[in-house]
Amino acid sequence: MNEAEFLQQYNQKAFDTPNVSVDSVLFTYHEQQLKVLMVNRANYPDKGLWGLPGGFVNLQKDKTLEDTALRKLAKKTGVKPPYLEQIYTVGNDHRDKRAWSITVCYSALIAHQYCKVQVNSVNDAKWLTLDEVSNITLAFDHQQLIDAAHQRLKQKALYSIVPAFVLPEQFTLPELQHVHEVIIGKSLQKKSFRRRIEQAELLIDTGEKRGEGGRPATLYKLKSNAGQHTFIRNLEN
Amino acid sequence: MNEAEFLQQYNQKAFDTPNVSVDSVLFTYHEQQLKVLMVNRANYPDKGLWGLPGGFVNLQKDKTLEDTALRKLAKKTGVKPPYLEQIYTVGNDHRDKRAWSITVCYSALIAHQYCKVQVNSVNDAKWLTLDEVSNITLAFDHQQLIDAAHQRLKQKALYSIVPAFVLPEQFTLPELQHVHEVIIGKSLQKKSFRRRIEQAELLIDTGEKRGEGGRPATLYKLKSNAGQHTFIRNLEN
DNA sequence: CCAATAGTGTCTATCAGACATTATCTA
DNA sequence: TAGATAATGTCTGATAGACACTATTGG
Repeated sequence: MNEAEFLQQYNQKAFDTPNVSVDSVLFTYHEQQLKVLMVNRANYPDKGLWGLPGGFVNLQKDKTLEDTALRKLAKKTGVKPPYLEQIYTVGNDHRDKRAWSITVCYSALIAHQYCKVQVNSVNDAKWLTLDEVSNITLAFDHQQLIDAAHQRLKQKALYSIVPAFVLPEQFTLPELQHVHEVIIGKSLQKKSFRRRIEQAELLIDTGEKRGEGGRPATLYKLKSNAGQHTFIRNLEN
Repeated sequence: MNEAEFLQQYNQKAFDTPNVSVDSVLFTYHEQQLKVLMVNRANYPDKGLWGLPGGFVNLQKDKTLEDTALRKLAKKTGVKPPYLEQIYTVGNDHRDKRAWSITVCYSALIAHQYCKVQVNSVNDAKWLTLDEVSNITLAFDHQQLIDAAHQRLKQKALYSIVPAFVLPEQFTLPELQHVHEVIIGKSLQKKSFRRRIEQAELLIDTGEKRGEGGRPATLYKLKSNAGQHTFIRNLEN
């Protein structure tokens, strides 16, 4: 038997396979706080509980796992987030009552403005702060997935400017610093924060300014590769 | 319908699901080089090509994805590696000719001594250097998985002593430094390397020494939590 | 003694933390 | 001018890089 013959007689359903879903932790920054998009489950199991936006891989619609993540996010928000990163995959025989189940967990970042309308028009989806999330019971092991995504984002805030993706395209340095502070959970030295970003040349000065009360702050946007940059030395943690 | 009724009538095979496999990049250190355990594929597809040890999740035998990884590794090496870490998950419609396929990729580390016998007794498995691996055609996308695992290990070598798990329980500092150098691909300052390990108090001095030619080196073993420690500042890269 | 390998001393360079100071806006 | 917020100057401290030096073994 050669490979062609083998493939022809191969029956995909010869073995039991786990259920495969993709769940995403979509973060944004609003009202000085980090928030996560949560969805109220319409179906069993865990019907009525809040959980992450996600669902099963659709072999017809999705070419890749990222497609699944983006398709499910687009269904709830109407947009494609500018940052998407795989966190990790959990798979075991007890996380889902129905079957041996796997979920591939992604983390995504988006500016609140860019999907505000769509989320507000759907009453089964809403933004919750991490504190609110940890005070309610979530579906499946979604609390752990959120914690892991938050931990990863925290690390990134210490050695990259990935958190900038929760802001709109143009933002100020004080805004960005505050985002980092909220994610890390402690305040940072203004000078340290600015110095490293300036040295790494990660931002483009748009020339515009934005002021509210005091001296107007310079508006910047990210250089195209800014998300990839990692500092060799972390901020204190 | 309540949840109990829902679960009773739920048919797992109502939807097509992807195939799910787990593949592991098992690294070791031998003859001054980093090596990866490769397996010659006995079956189609890609029969006869070298690939990573791994296979499909078995819903009866495995309670978790890690169980699958360890079961497949034990089958080839007879042992359980002291370090196992998930790298990432690839899933798409073209990586496996048979079907929409997912693989969860793990990286594992083990001392060469601890599984030498078992590997040598199986003629379909052998240790290859990373250079050898990149000069042959591998099954599926296994070359990419190996590259990703190597990249991750490289990062860990810059900010942790995780690479110590490719050495036996007792090892010397010159040995450990060389392992790091091989993984990173460049030489390191002896003083820098030793200073940070001493300050972090990650090792236990066994009191024993081992010599070959010159002054004997002190034998150390890892403190139990040494694998978790991360330095706040990276070695140069 | 020499050769070889292990391990230390010490200077410099870099960069984060701390915090005072200056700059630029509105009312 | 005062108040607010943005941005900079500059000192200190921690730690990695460089490299010369000392220590301990065998022959």
